[in-house]
Amino acid sequence: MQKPSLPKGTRDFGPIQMARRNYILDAIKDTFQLFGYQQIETPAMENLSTLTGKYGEEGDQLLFKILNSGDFLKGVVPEDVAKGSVANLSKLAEKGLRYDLTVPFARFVAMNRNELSFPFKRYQIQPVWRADRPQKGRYREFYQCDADVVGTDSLLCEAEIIGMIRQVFSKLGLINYSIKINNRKILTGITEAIGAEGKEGPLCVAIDKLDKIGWEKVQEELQQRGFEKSSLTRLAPLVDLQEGVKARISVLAEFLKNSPIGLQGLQELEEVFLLLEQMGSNLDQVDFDPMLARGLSYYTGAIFEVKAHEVTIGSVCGGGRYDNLTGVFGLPGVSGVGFSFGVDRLYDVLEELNLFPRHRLEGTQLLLVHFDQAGFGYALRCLTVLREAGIRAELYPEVTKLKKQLEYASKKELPYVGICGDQEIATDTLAVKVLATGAQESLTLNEVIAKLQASI
RNA sequence: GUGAUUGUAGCUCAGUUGGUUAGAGCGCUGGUUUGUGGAUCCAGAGGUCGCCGGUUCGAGCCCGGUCUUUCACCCCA
Repeated sequence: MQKPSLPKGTRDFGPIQMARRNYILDAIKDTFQLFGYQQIETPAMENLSTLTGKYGEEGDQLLFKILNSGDFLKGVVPEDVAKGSVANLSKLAEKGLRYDLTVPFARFVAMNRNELSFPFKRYQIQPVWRADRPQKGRYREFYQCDADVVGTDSLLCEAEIIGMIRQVFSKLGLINYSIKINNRKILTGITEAIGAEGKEGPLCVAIDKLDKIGWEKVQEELQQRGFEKSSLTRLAPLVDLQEGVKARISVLAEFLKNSPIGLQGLQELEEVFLLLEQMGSNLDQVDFDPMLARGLSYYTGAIFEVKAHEVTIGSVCGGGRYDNLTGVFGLPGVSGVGFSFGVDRLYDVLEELNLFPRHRLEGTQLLLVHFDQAGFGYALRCLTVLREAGIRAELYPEVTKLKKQLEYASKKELPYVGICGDQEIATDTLAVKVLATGAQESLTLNEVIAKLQASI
């Protein structure tokens, strides 16, 4: 006998977990649809050429590759072996599992450019796979819920993304979180203003640790990463920014006054806030963080990230605008902006904060129980009638002690049990018992149906 | 990818300097109750101590490897 096990970083989802996952997914789906997004799906596997080179060097290493079928060593000659596995990859594997939903979407748009009408708003909820080292909140297989718009530069999309995030979180009862927003152009502007052009990456990695290790240590780290002393001095005004979007914008306006690109980014950001204001949005959880950096490999405009407070888990949502993602697939000049919820992390957050409602929405409403063959036969007839009336009913499938049948109902937390004994057969009724209270009454089938339909 | 960490019954965990037959609580099964679940009480089942190898008269405990879990870095949902 072999011991059953799962691949590293993967999980099963049992009935309770699925109910909860669907609760999250429904909130997200409803919101996407409300904002006019249409659903698509793409294959789990893509050609490796579609995936490689899109996520930076690190990303390429995290791709799961699929060994060619048949004789996968066919094209490899002995001399190739010495060159190592990376050099031979193209001969061994031509497909890979998708790493995110954005790149497959870009491929989809490029391939279907003539059928789609732009701007095209799509959402997509599917698993993705990354050969990362698993941790809490980090899995090798996990679901992303993406919504993207391609084919328009309008900043309304950015504003609506914030609207959707707020709506989903509010549906899930999650209050204590912050939506951080920034613009890639502002980051570029900042590096220009401090004389460290092109070093956005290391700058943000170090600054991000400000809360943890303090300004002194961050300066040390920045120096190690090759920043000049003069750059650090010029950076100082951004370290201790006061709260409030408007205040921060005016500080940045001064800071970036000699950087046209930085000012453009700032202006885009202001417009997003202006649109939100016109939509009458509440901006309580929205924060402008000029040091927020994500996915530097392809974002070119707005950048978003959402973190839940009181929980030590990475971001639950992220996204941004990319000017030319479909360019590599031969469709230049199409701008896109999108974002993604991480259901698996949202699940962990809701669980840790105890925010899942106690619901058993899709469960059986009534279990028919019996004492003997005669009761079983009577229950069969009742079962059909109840189901035809739309009552979610089941029949205990074995003739056994009543105790066992009631325990079954109790464990499944079913609300009602219908007892089918000789008395019930004689009077053409069911003894309907409410499991929670133990109360019991004799009802005809029609009365049962009316009662259960009313209780929905 | 780098450095740590975890693994004993279905679950949560004890297990002394290496020493006879590896324990508890919860859960599970049966009974107490032949037309009534949850509570009480009684009884029972269930473990190749993650796996492989080594040291030893003797390994759950020590050593090496491997898988898994979790954490920091990196990156990210």
